Amino acid sequence: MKNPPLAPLDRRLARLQGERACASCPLRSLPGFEAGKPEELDVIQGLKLGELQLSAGEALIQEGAMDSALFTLLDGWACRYRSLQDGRRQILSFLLPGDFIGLQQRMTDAAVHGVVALTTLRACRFKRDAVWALHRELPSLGYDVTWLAAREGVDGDEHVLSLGRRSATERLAALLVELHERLKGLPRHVEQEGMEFPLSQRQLADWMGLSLAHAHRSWRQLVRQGWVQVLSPQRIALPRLPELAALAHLPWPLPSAPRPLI
Amino acid sequence: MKNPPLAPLDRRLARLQGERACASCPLRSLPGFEAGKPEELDVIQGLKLGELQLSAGEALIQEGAMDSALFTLLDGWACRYRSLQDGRRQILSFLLPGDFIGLQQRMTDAAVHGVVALTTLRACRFKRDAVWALHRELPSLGYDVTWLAAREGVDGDEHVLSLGRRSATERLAALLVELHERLKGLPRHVEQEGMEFPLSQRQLADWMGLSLAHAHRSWRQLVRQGWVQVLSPQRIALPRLPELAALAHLPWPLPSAPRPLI
DNA sequence: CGATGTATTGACCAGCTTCAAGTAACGTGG
DNA sequence: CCACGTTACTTGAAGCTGGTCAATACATCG
Repeated sequence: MKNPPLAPLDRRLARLQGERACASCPLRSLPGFEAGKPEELDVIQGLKLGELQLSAGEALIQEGAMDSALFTLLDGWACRYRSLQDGRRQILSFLLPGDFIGLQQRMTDAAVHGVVALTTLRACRFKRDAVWALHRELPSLGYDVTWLAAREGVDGDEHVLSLGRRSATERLAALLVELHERLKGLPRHVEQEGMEFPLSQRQLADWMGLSLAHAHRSWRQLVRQGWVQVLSPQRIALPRLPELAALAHLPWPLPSAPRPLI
Repeated sequence: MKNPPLAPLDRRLARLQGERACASCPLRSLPGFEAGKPEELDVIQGLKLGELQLSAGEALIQEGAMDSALFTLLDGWACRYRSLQDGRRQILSFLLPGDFIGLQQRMTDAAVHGVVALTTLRACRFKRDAVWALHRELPSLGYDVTWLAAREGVDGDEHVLSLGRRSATERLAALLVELHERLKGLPRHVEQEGMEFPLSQRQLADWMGLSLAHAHRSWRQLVRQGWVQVLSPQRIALPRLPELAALAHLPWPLPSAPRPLI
């Protein structure tokens, strides 16, 4: 995909190959995101340090690091995770384009969780004090940060509900429905019943809080019963999506609202 | 306990029996909370509608309510919870004095979780638009709200880790250690090895994501092995606290920082 | 072509749930 | 003050869900 010609201001600010100014961020024009006022974009642009690209498996934030940065995911998948001292690992959430990364880290001394790329990804990097700067410069941006933090909390609550009270297959169904809803607002990811799905069984298991073997059994069961169709190694389809949501005891349709983009 | 004499300004602002102005809030002078600048206290005071008192079992926020309010818990215990349509219930977090309540609710249409009193409690009630007002009036207060939201997210992550990767007894140990750390900064709650503990087995089970029977078995096991001593129906002791933290695979001592109070 | 990592599956076992029943504590009305 | 209903606590037995271990197949990659 070729970039459209850049305005002079944009050209000055874009320092790396393929980088773009916030005002022409491809995510911002999507219906799932708030447009953002010009003065908001100026502030955000001023906090942006540049973009970076990672391959699957590389870390954005090391678990326990002292000086982690702030990012917004532009393209690709990542996950947040925490580990127990004996090696058991739990994936806390999956991160998709538009997600703001590192908020919790800036509020504590050491990073409380790691963030690792699950696919090749591109992300925007911000100054370390960006969270405070957003509040100081423009209250509406501070509010947006709070909104994002609160929203992450709600998603975390849903995860707690899944782990605490949903069976293995219900958990998996809930994850698939949730991912579908988040992806469908993004380009390329959901097309005519086909949905990007780069997660391995290990990653599924670590999100579900189950053993690899049992996560696999639950997956096979959903496939066998026709809830999930594997189109290619990285692509699935979810026919009967509303019924799948019912299987997971999720409301349908899922509530959604445009979210701010930092 | 008798209130100290109020300054003239405080007397004018205190509208109900026993109410006090934010500037003389008993919580604020505790070491676990930030002091707050005078202009911050003025803004908070301006958003305060009054105080309310509830008995155990009464709801602060109804699950699914459309117009829930904002509170700060002054005294007593509460919990946030979510339910599946078939009645399975999951407690998301326990709320203690100083906790800000209702943040997630203001960011979505309908309340995503319920909040119910677990003991007799007193809470501060704020205007519905207080979250936005805090950001607009004073960036430092907006930052505090973000800090609180992010902190709730971190605690939620810990809960996810417990439910996903800790065994029943490890989960219970983690809860007890965490509650002890939160309570010890509050008056009356932790005294010479004795710790307030009003939770029922049902509530423990709903937090742990386990059946009542098994939550009880885990509890008995910790008591039998001497990790927990039951001093009275509402009071326990945790001898060997550091070892209990190790049992839960928690770091010791737990990291802590003074938190803002809204 | 071996080396590595992921997907897949079976056998066996353990942790946890369900069901059932009995006990203790408490509040209320007589 | 006691009878009673209600709720919380307690425990055992049986069975299901999910964990552990092991082995095979399959891919990708240097």
